[in-house]
Amino acid sequence: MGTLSPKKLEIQKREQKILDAARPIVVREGYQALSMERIAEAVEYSRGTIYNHFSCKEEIIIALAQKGAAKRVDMFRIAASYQGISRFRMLAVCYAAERFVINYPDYFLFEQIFNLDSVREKAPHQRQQLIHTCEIQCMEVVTGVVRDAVAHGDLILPDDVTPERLVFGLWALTSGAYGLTFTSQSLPQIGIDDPYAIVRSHVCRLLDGYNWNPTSSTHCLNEEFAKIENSLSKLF
Amino acid sequence: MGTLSPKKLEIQKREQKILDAARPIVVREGYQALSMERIAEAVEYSRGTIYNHFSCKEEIIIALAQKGAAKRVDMFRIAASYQGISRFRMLAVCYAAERFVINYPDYFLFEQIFNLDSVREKAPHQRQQLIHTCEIQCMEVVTGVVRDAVAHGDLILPDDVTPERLVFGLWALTSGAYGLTFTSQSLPQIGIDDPYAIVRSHVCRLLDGYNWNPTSSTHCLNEEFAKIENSLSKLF
DNA sequence: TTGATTTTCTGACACAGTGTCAGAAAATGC
DNA sequence: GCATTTTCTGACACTGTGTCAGAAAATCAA
Repeated sequence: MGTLSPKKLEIQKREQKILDAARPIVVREGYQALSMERIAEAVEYSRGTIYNHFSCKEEIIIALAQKGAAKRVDMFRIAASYQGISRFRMLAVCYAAERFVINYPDYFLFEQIFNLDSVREKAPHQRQQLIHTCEIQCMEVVTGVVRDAVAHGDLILPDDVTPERLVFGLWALTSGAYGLTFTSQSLPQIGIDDPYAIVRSHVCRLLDGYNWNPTSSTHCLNEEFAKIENSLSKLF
Repeated sequence: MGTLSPKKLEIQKREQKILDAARPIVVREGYQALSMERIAEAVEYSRGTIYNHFSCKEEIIIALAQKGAAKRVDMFRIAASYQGISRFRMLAVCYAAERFVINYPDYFLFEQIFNLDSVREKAPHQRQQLIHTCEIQCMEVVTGVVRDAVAHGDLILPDDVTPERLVFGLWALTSGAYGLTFTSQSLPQIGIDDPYAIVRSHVCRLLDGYNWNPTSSTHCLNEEFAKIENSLSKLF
C-alpha cells in the first residue's frame, strides 16, 4: 500500500512542483498574473499535463490555501500545548495566529482569494471541504482551551455565550485586523503602525471583558507574551 | 457652471446606468460572470462606449465599492449624532455598521473584491483615493465619539491607546466578523447562527475591557440597543 | 437650412488565455 | 519484443479583452 510505483510517485511529486511554481507568481505579480501558461512554462510540462492535476487555476489557489490552513492547524496545536494556566495558553494561540500571518503572508493572501465566492465556486467541492475541515480543527483546538479554562474555574461564561461564540469573537478580531493590515491604505495615516501589538492589546481587553483570570489589571500580560514568544518562536 | 448641455448630462446619467447594470450581474452570478460584453448588452450600448466611461471591469467594481463606502459614511454620521451618552452613541455607530452589511450586502461584497490587490491595482489611482477618503471619514466620525467620551470622563484611555487604536479594534472585530459571516462555511456547524448578536455582545465586552462607562454590569446594553434600533432604523 | 467642425459611438481586429481531446510517446506487463 | 495501458502534448474552438479607424450624431455659425 505504501509502495507506489516510481511513476505514480513522480506524479505526486509534480503536484507539489506545480504549487511551488504557482506560489511565487501569485505572491510577486498577483492573482491576475497566474495562468496555466505561466505555470506550465515554469514546471516545463505542457498545459495539458497541468490540467491532469488541477481542473482550473482556481483549484490551484485553493490547494495553496489548503496547505496554509493545514499549517495553521499545526501551529495552533503546538501553541495550545503551551505549559501554563488557561489564559496564557489562550495568549499562546493568539501568538500562533499572529506568527502565522507574519511567517506566511502568502498563505493569508491565498485564503483571501479563496474567500471570494467567484473563485471558490469554480473549484471542486472536495478541495473546499479540506479547508473547511482545517477551520473546524482550529476551532476545536481553541474551544478546547476555553473549556479547560471553564473547568479550572479561570473563566465563568455567561449563559448565552458558548466557547464557540467566545472564540468567534477572537477569530473575527484577529482575522479582521490582519485583513485590514494587508489591505487598508489608511492605517499609517491614522497612526496604526504596529497592528500586531494593537491586536494583542485588544485580545487582552476582550478577555478582560469576560473576566478571564488573570486579567490585565492583576497580571502583566505583556511579560507573559514575551515568555510565550521566547518558548514558541523556535517551534514555528 | 451647473448647467450642462443635454448631451453631457446624458453621458453622466449613463455612468450610473452602467453601474446599475453591473451590480446585479456581480450579485447574482459573481465577479467572474461580469464582462464588458454583458454590461454592454444590458445597457444597450457597444463595448467601446463602456470603455469611454471605465478603463476596465475592475474600475467598475471599484466605482461600486466607492458608492458603498460613501453610503457607510452617511450612516455613520447619522448614527454618531444619536442623542445620548457617549457609550450609547458608540453602540449606535456599531449598529450602523451592522445595518450597513445587512441592508447592502452587495456593497460589502464589492469591498471584498476591491481588497484584492490584483483587482485594485488595475484601476486608476484616483478611484482608489476616493475609497480611501471614505475610510478616513468613517474613522474620524468614530474617533470623534471616543474623544467625546474621554472629554466627558466616561472613558479613561491607557497611555498607549489613542482613539484611533481603540477604533481599529472595533473596526477589525466588526469587519472580521461580517467577513466570516459571508465567507466561512463552518459557522452554522459550530453553533454560530446569529453572528450579528454575537458581534454586539463582543463589542460590549471589548468596551467593558476598557471600562467605558456605563459598563455591561451596571447598565443593560441590550435594552439600549433596542432603543437605538428603534430610533435609527427609519433613517437608514 | 446648410455645411463645417467637434464629439461620440461602434464593431472589427489583434491578442491573451481557457479547457478539451485525438493521437503521439512513454511506461508497464507478459 | 510486442501488446496494453497510462501519460503527455499541442492544435483547436472558445470566450473575453482593450484599441482604434472611421461612421454617426451633435453642435454651431452664418
